[in-house]
Amino acid sequence: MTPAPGSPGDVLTLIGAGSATTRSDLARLTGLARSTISQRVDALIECGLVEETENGESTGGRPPRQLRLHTDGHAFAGVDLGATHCRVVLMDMSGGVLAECEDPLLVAEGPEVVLGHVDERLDRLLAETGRPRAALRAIGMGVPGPVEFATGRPNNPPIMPGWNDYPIPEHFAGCAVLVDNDVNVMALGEQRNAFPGARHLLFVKIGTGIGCGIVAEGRLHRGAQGSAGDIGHIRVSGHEDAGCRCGNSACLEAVAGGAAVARRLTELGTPAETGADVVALVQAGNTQALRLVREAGRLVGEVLAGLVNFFNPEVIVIGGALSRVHEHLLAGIKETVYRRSLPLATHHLSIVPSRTGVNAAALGAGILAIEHYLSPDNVNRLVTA
Amino acid sequence: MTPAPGSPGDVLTLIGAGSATTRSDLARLTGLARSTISQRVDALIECGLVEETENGESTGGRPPRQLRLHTDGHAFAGVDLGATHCRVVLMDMSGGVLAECEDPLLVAEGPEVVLGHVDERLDRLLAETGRPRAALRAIGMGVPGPVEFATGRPNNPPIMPGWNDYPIPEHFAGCAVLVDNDVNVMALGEQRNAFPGARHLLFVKIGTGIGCGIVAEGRLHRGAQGSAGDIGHIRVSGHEDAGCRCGNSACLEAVAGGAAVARRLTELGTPAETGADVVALVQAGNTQALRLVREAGRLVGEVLAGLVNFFNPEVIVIGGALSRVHEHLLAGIKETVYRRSLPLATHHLSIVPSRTGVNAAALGAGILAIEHYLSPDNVNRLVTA
DNA sequence: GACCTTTGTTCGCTCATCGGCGAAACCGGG
DNA sequence: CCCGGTTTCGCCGATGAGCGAACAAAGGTC
Repeated sequence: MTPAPGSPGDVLTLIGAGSATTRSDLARLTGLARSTISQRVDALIECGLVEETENGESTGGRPPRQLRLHTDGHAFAGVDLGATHCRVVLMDMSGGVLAECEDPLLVAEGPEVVLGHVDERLDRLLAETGRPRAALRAIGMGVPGPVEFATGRPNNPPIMPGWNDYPIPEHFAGCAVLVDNDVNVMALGEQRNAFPGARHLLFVKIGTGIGCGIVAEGRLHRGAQGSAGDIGHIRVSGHEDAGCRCGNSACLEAVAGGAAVARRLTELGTPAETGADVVALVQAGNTQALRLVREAGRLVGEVLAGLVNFFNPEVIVIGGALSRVHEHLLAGIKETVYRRSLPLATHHLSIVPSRTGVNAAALGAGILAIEHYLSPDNVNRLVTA
Repeated sequence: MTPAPGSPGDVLTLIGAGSATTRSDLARLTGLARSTISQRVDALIECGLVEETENGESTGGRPPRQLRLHTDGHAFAGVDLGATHCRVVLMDMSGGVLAECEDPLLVAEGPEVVLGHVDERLDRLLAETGRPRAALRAIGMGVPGPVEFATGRPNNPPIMPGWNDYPIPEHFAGCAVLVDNDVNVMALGEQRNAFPGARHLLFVKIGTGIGCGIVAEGRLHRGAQGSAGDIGHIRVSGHEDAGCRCGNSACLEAVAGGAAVARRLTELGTPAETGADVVALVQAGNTQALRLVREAGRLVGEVLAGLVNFFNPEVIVIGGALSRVHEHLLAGIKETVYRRSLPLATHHLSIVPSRTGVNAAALGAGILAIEHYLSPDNVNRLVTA
């Protein structure tokens, strides 16, 4: 069942979201009596979730005591596992970054090695910030492949050999662990940080591959098998010759992904191997690279145009390695989307570059963890315990 | 705020969904005391929402009194407005059809004429079934164009001249009116009637135009501007010569819609004007028509393949005029989807013809009305009043 | 300094909910 | 046919959560 209205969890949600900073605000918003609110707040302070700061501004009467999340004593981790790197961010309850680190690490080394590394890094970051391991409440993790979110088990991930069906949460005993696809957590992070008002948002990651995180009604849409957002293998017209690693041809990823652009550039006489090489060439002013990036944008835009008609988002965020040269990429994308999508859907549509940058996935994963811990259900459990 | 757990609304939801048929069931499911449940049930009986039938089967002790929705005394209407027809269905609270009617009616005649017609038909159906007008609790309506759902106003509908921004609900005073796109209500009806277990479902309507209703997490996804699901103008590869009424070319609708197939058939020497003509030709065994329908299926399948990767539904339902020859249409669709979509997404995917047929939109609209009336919030309001 | 405004707490009161008890209803065994 | 076992359901006293009034605290205003 849904939690009761005005429960401690709801009260905390209002404080955490910044909708209410005083007891009076809470009474007004929830409709509960001031005395009841005081009880709730006392309970939340009791168990360390809320703290009182000094008096706020008077509006003519007694100045209200300000309330906010009690960030000390709780820590959350966001983990970004990429094909070749591991980024760990330690966050407080309000989403602020306490410490972070990144290391090269091959996800292909398998779960024991990689999760051991994460564990060690977590300990180090906790020590750096002077917190005991017990302060760590929840871990969010983004991984480069499909995951069954409910159980935290990767589902036949193509670039994570040895991880299939591995129960990641069991590796971190005594701590809630939420595992999701990396693009999903990036979408979540971007929506919560940069576009809290947007209920429907797409996050498109253009790196070696191309993926999409979907926020619908303010929540992540994962689909029936958790594979939603896999747009890298949607067909684009006029490129039947481009073979893809998935076995089909004319996949978006095979013509507009970082690796594909690099390969074409090589064919044209400018050696490049990865998306990063392409970015470097564009930044150095190579016009051929620039032209190809813009063309890649058009191809991505062709697919997005269809998805805009289908999904009708308010915001599309473009991220990933290639987005470092987003002026040119975005130009191609916008050109095609605004030409090929319906006016009603594009009229209020924003297409923007990612604002969270390299930390996007780790931050989003941390937010996943924090929101889980601060969900009304969980808070009610904590308070009554 | 969310309604309290175990509120009258929740209790009614459990009874309505068939999850609980006795007081004991309710106590077990809600966790409330048996005495509390009795109070709730009494209140619901008091205001005519629930009725007690005679004793059920004993399981060794006293046989429980069965509970079910009290369908008498409440009526709901589902209205399906098409470009050239108007279908009205009168339903009881459990979704059963009490009476129905259909008339040819041009939506282009404008809101006053059309809604006046609807009003008159409603009165007639109510009289037929011996119910007073006051028994009508809510009206659901599906219209052939985009609608702002919250206000029930059409939003620049291309084939509904005179309806732009017209406040449809105001025409039916004293009765809740919910207006949505016709494809959305068809999707809802199909999901609730035929696939209650499917949380993510697409309903694709292939008629003159092509549209798609989206059910995500069991609820309709309407998108930011209420234009989600407009897949008729997604580009398909290799048909740059096909101009579309929207001004672009190579739109799905312009190559695979009923009108487009008919036009091609005409070009090939077999005169046809509408999708219905095409259906008739296929049913008569015309192999050219059959081939074109199958080809249309492939084109729809190409678009759906991308949407399957993006959205990852459990079920895709194919409806609309052309689906009367669904064997051939589905063959083309499945062929392409299973070839072009990712295995993870297609493994548990069903692609099936519509089961509700010609009544789909009206039934779905009625369900929209019933679910609104039986929503926990509304029921709590009714009970306390 | 008197008075007003706003905030926060204390303290009875009320009412919803709980849980136990007994009645009702049905089954099966002696 | 009677009687204990079992399950359902209404009644009723006990309980506790939430409410609102009254009061205390803290600041502004004239």
